[in-house]
Amino acid sequence: MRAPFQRGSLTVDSPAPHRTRIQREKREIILEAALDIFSTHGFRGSTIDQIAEAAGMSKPNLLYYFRRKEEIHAALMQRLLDTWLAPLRELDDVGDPVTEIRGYIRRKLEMARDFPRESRLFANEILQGAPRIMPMIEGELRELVDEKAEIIKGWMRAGRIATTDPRHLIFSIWATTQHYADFDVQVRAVLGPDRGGEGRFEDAARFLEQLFLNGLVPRKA
Amino acid sequence: MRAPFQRGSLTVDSPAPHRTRIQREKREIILEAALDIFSTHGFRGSTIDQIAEAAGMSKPNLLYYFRRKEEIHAALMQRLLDTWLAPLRELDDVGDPVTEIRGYIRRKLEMARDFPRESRLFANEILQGAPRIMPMIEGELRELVDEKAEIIKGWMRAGRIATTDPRHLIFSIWATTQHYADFDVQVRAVLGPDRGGEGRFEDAARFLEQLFLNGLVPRKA
DNA sequence: CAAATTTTTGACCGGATGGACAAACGTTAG
DNA sequence: CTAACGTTTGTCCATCCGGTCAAAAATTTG
Repeated sequence: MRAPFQRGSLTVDSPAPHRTRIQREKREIILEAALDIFSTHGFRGSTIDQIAEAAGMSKPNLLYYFRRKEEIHAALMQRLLDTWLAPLRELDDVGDPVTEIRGYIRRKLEMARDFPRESRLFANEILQGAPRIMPMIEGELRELVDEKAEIIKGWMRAGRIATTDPRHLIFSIWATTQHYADFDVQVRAVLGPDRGGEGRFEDAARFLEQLFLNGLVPRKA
Repeated sequence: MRAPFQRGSLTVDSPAPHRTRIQREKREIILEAALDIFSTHGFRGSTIDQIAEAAGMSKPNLLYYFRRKEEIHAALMQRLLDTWLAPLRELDDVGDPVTEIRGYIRRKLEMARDFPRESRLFANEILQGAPRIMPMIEGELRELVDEKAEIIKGWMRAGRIATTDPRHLIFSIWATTQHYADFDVQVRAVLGPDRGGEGRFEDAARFLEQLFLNGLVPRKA
């Protein structure tokens, strides 16, 4: 029987499809393999055959679990965005603003370190004009940023951090942290074998804290 | 006669090939079209047919000027890197460090504004592991960064700017400025129609200057 | 002008790729 | 055990894509 359980899309929730144990396991294996492939070759640069091989199954078998290439990608993106926005969701207006922002930077940098494939998958998608996830960018993402920008603005009005553009602040945190995942080869090549080892994330963390809190102009004691 | 003039590679200089006027013009048109296509679809996601159509010629005609797809891409990358590194090359240790760094940020941001396709082309290449330009990253780019990192270190030792990691400083400037080209769709979507207009680059410039010079913790007057 | 050379094009090729399908194989519930 | 259902595979197909080729058209040169 042809598997009739794939009805989901990125924007519409479908009733929970009935899935056997094998289906759940195999879909997981496929998504894991697809993350590897898509994140390094992009959508068009990846082939179903590659993903199937990485998942240890035949192409028709893979196509039994996901009927089209785009369905794999969509499933990946859907799952990705929750993980991706989690660090920003945690940004809270109870507690010290500086601690909150420092914590957000740290969490984002940890994500770049621990989930570089996810970061690159996302970057690939945006770079090419976000053809498959535009609705989520304009919806969920934008609303979350609006909400958090308000919190940051509150801190600025209260004089607890310097007054500046909260949205561009968020962009700069995204940019600097994701850089260590997306441009990893370049970072490692430039740092060289000695500086570019595993310690580079701690160096980055120290640098970014200094940058975001105090900038480059020395403070007078 | 088959055009025998493409012998160049990314790492080896070949003797200046003889080119007719038509060859120079058409190659220019092709590279312009290819920049459009490659920068939005990536290397594998772009087809020779697409580029040929964008350049207003037939596929075999295009292949008369560039014998393979990779040759177009290589020509583009070769030209790109000079432009790309120019702003950093200008960073000089005569003059005020703060002015120099501010100038570098401004120049990089202007490049993101005026040459977004070049930025995306570069990002695409690095994202996928820099398969075609690794030698340049490990060579020319790394050496330039080493050289400029020394200059910055000198400023730090002299107490003229805060002491921190000069290479990560360069990364953060790259990341924050290129973000406005590479993630442009996201930036515009998040800022919305009002904030996301042409003024967004001035807003970004103001924000980045504040960030890099003073950070977020308010200075005591 | 005519010969030589450069440019352009239509037709074609082989391999890769996304996807369909039916038949074979496994598993499980009655 | 066996019927029903879920899973896997080999084979096949149409399309796309990078690239070739020979010949026509245009341009340059003597």
